[in-house]
Amino acid sequence: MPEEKSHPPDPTRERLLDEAEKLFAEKGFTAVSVREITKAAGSNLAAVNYHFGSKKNLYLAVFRSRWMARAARVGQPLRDLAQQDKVTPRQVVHGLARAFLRGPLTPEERVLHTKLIAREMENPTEAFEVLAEGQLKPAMEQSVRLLQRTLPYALGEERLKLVVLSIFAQVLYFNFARPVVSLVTGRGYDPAFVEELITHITDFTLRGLGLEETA
Amino acid sequence: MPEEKSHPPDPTRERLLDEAEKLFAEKGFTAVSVREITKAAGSNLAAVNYHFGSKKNLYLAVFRSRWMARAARVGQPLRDLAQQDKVTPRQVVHGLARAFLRGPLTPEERVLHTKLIAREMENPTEAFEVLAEGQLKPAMEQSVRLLQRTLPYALGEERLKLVVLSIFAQVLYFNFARPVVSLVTGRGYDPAFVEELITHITDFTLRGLGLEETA
DNA sequence: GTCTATAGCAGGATAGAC
DNA sequence: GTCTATCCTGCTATAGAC
Repeated sequence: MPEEKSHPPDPTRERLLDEAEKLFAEKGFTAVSVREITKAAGSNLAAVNYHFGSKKNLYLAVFRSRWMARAARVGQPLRDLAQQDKVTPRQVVHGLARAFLRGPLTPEERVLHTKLIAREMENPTEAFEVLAEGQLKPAMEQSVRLLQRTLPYALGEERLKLVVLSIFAQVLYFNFARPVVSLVTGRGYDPAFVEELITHITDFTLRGLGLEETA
Repeated sequence: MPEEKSHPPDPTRERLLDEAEKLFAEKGFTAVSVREITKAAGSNLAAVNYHFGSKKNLYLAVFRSRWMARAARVGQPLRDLAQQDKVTPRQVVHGLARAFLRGPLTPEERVLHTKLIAREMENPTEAFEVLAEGQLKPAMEQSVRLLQRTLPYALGEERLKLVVLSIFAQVLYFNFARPVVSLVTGRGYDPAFVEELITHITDFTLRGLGLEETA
């Protein structure tokens, strides 16, 4: 392996990361072979071991350099919101829903991103720590603090955490369980439907917080 | 393979199904080997191919004979509720949350059951059809009808479906993303915490339906 | 850095004795 | 129905030429 950290942009290395991320997201770690990855990246079979040392290391590198960067983009709208003075709970919840369902990512990126998280949440590997410390915990804390600040009444830390988890649950589900959602609703994930989903999650959650009246 | 359907209870066959289900749930289809399964079942390597024809068929058999039976048990409380005359929305939502988080299954069964669904929702295989037609769609329809009937105001079919999906999303998430939930809340899944989760989902959802006041 | 070739092993599946 | 032995394919990883 050439270097341990802060790699100069080697095009082969980058393509490997790109293709590996897609494939790992789609099929999971074990279901993807190094042959498949190198073929997709148009590089040689030996390239993975040369650049990353092992298949497992490549997987971790995907999280460290690709996934984390994307997570930062997803979190940006929320950080912007945190900077503002007057923020309503609706803005927070809507911002969260929108960031994950329509936000800064392309549709393909979003599916990929969510599947990678979902897999790690279900069966944590070493990548889970990267994900948890680098993104999950900060995002959770920021969301809780932001909500706490904007709510017109006090709500315990514990309760707020559960609320934020319920928001994440929905956002994640509506992203990764698309086959089910489409089957049940008969709708595809076109822009109009996604907008309806964001509205639904926002309204549902706000009322869940006791903040808006019956539909 | 001996027969196509309605097998007499062959103990080896049963043990294979049991162990296969555990392993598939824990690691996913590709990550489990036939050798691993037969070893866990205390049977011979050739047993899987003899009894099921292939690894893939064994996976499908797990869904058809094990998973479906369990799903029926999970759905029982809801069906009982549907039989009653006077049902409140709280009963419905609480029933749903409880059925999945504390219900008829043992804790081990519940985790196993949820992981199998989650994997199929994320990456549908042939088993998805079994799951969707046999359980998911009926459960969804029943939930929607039951809620529709008990709600003190009319809510469109479309909106109700989204609400039920939001309930499923939470129930599923709090089951399969245990590592995350525990990390964030600092709580393990002891009976007290599970009870809190059920209460949270119920209250959150009822307010999401605009039915109860601020906490 | 990239390639070919291959080591070395684990995988699913099957044949055939019992 | 169960077992052993084995086939063959595909896997990760590495050695070594270029």
